[in-house]
Amino acid sequence: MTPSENHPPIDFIRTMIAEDQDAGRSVQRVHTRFPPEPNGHLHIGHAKSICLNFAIAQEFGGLCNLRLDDTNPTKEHMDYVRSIQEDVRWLGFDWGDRLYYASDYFESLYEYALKLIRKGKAYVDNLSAEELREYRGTLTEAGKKSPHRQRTLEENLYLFAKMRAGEFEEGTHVLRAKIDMASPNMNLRDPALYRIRKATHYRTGDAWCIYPTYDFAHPLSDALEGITHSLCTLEFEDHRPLYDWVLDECEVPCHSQQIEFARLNLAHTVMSKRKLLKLVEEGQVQGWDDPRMPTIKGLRRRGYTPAAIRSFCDRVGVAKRDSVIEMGLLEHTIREDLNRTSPRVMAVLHPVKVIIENYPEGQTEEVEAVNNPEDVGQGVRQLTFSREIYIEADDFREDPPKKFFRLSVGQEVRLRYAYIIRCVGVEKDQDGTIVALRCTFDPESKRGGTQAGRKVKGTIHWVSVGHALPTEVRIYEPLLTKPSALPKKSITSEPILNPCSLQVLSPCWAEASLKHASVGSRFQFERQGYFCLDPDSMNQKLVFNRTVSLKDPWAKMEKK
RNA sequence: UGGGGGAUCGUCUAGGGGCAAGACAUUAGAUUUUGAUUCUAAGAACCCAGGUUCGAUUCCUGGUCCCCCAGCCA
Repeated sequence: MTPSENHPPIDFIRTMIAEDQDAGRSVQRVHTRFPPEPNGHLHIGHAKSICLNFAIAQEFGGLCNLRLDDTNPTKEHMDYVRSIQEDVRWLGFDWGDRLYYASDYFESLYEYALKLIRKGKAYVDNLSAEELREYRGTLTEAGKKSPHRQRTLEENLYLFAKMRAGEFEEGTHVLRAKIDMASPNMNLRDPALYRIRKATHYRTGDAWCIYPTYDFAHPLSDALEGITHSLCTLEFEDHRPLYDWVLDECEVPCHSQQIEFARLNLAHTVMSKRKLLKLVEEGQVQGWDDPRMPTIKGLRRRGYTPAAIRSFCDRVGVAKRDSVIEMGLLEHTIREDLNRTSPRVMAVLHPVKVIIENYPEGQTEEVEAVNNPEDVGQGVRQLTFSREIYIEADDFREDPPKKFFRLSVGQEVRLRYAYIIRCVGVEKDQDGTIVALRCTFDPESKRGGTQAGRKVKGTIHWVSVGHALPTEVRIYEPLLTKPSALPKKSITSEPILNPCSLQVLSPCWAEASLKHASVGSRFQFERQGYFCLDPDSMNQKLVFNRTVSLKDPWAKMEKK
């Protein structure tokens, strides 16, 4: 548990609910819901909503439902329903037995529609889509009343029944609310309540050919489930009068309060389903679970933990202002979690061979390494040391710059958990590229030796050439080269895809203890970052995803 | 141009008529067999203009800028 999980920050929504309770305005217990449409995979933006809804319910001693808002048969699929459940559960939330579908309410919704017709509050219109648009008016001009607005109740009932019976073609008829064609709020200019869709619904099959719209189904679904606080994003703000209209006119006993908050935007990535789908379809990424994707599945494969994502969602806060969160915050929360929990191992990503001249050929020895200095309970393990090892190419310089604490000819470094070595020579091939480094070691410098406490400037990681495991390592960079920004802004100035968002390193060499690591397990590769074993791993070859690098002030300094 | 929202450190988020707080990021230092972690410190903000007031970032008035709405998507 991170501190932020113990004390989720107080935001305007929580304040509002608490004040309502104090004022005795809400006698019912708090009941929220997370209502995704099953037309795609969940992403980090959904995580914000999930955390908000479930956490608020929990904090106020209430409940949170999972509801699939499946009112549009042309886009939805059972695969997505499964995926959504899996992701919400993985994030650590439990909806108990309260898994609901808007499609389960189709019959009740139909009854409410009849009620509206009987009250003279809804009518069947057979204007074409194009005519409807013309009649609606513009932002600055009032709309015109449809010539069909004054049909009799009988006529409306008759036509609506025919709509349901499938006697009309798609797009020819629609049930509209009778509100106000001159309203300055476009949503109130007789919005559609039902439309004809001759498509098979993934759950109700062909039982229906008319489907309720969001504006009709959502408030009633909330009411049917006894939702008290219907949290949604800012773009629904001017739907609220319609939300309230539907509940008032349908005379439901439960009238939930709709509260809007700003959706999450993350810099250097995209969040809209449309753009994510485009990345997948164009093959810019491998799929919805590509570790570069901001989807829950992508983050999971990348190595993110549910706790880190929850902590992130707590830290971004909830407000009404459009905002773009920096990646740095997400990276901070995963480092914070993994630092505490993940075992340390050594792996060399850019190998350079080191030959220790005064270490006997054929000899090996075990050295003890701490699994996690942040958690001594994780114990120790043995590493094999030998005459030939790999070290990181970055850890050697022929012309070391100032403040370079690592290896160069004539200089010493400590090998983590092992000896201090001194570089005495460089072996190169005809092209002048380094083939191996010749070193000597100080036999007394190991832990327990007389020189164990001797200080040298740097300590570097290593693996034994004869014992290390061949490994592929995938390094990820942001999908976009620019922070981009608010979602729709980037439609005009198309975001620039980072051509280097994936870098594959192979062969890398990992310590032998990783041999039996299971897919999905996370490690800190000492001095490098946090890595997660990818499902692509084979017996012969491990594949690791870099979740996030360690902070590296030296690399930063070098760039300058 | 109609309506609905919004504007506080680089980025998020608090606050509220009298000291502008926290987190991330940044910078400096200490500790360190990870240039990590940890610790300490520093710099860094109230959209603009008037008004009310002893005092305005907060209240009032008028601007400016940004976001959303003209789907039979959600």
